[in-house]
Amino acid sequence: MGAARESKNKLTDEIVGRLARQHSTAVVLFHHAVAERLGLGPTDHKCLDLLRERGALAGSDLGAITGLTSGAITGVVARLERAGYLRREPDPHDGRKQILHLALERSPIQDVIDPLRADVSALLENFDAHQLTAIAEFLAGTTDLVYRHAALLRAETISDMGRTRVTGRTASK
Amino acid sequence: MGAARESKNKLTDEIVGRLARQHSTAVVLFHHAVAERLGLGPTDHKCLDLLRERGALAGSDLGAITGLTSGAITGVVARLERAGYLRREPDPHDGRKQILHLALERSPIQDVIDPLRADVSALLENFDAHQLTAIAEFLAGTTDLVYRHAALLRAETISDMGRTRVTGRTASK
DNA sequence: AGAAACTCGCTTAGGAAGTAAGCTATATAC
DNA sequence: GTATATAGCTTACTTCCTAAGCGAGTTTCT
Repeated sequence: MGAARESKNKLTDEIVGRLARQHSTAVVLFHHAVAERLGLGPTDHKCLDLLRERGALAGSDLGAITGLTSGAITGVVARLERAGYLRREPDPHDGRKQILHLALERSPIQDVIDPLRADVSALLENFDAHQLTAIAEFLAGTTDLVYRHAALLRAETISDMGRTRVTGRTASK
Repeated sequence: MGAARESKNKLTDEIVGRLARQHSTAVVLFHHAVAERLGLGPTDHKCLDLLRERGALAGSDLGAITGLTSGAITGVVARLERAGYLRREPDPHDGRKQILHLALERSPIQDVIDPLRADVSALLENFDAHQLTAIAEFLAGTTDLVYRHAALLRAETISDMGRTRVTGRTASK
């Protein structure tokens, strides 16, 4: 266990301890700015992103992933539909469900984030294939982990609320 | 310009086109779940993150970075102070300003995100030093870019609002 | 088949938190 | 020394989320 391993540990600590966190803060900020630019709330934008990622979902699925209540989902879908971002279709196999589809091939979001994409592409020029593979695997791996931990956290929060008998956001009220 | 360059381009496209975006969506989701767990709103959590990152800021700085109005900042600071996350001190050089300091060395946020940190650390075990360097540089570089583009976007949005003479969020209303 | 229990999406009432506008106090420029 | 600009607070209003409850459709159990 020599200098190489030590250097690795130092890099790892730097990544998880500072870089990843600063990155997250920036991403959240950007996400909000994009939503504002499009005339959407952050929640609407988040749901639209999920829909684009996962293909077609039912409203209940969207609620399960985001942690939103069914009432909130109704509002999100109504706003996004009215603004032309998505359309609803009844599920042929289940009369209660509404399947949500993206209405636009090329979303207006693309135009908003393209300048950033271009800059990131330029940044990636500096790396070799071996490194790019690492970046791709890092992103895919952390995305998965982050999703799982978010779901876990929400589950804990909900069960805590049951234990402490509070409604709403704050425990002391 | 042979197979190596082609492979690089393919990887780059995959990263900026899909992986980075999925990663962002997951991060936003997680950020919200953490806030909920702590009994904070996403905005409060975001401001707390910024404060931890940048050291000590004035309320006006926080507003400039996040795009929030001064009224909203007043609310954020009041909630975070009441919950014990920060304290305010008058600026000795400017009687109007309030400098915001973190009140806690080890924030409760740490406990909430530590399990994720541990999993990410384990993931990083699979990479060599050369790759870890790339990941670190990628994170640092994109963080910077994302911040700059967020500020740019907000500037555009504000000037657009001036041009089209609308107040509030939606243009058609 | 029929009854009970569950799930989906919508509606309503209420609350949390944002914006916009106006105020006071301090700071700076002319 | 007066005028202008800035920091942060307050107020009125708006938006959007939660909680609770509904009707319609589906699944399960006997």
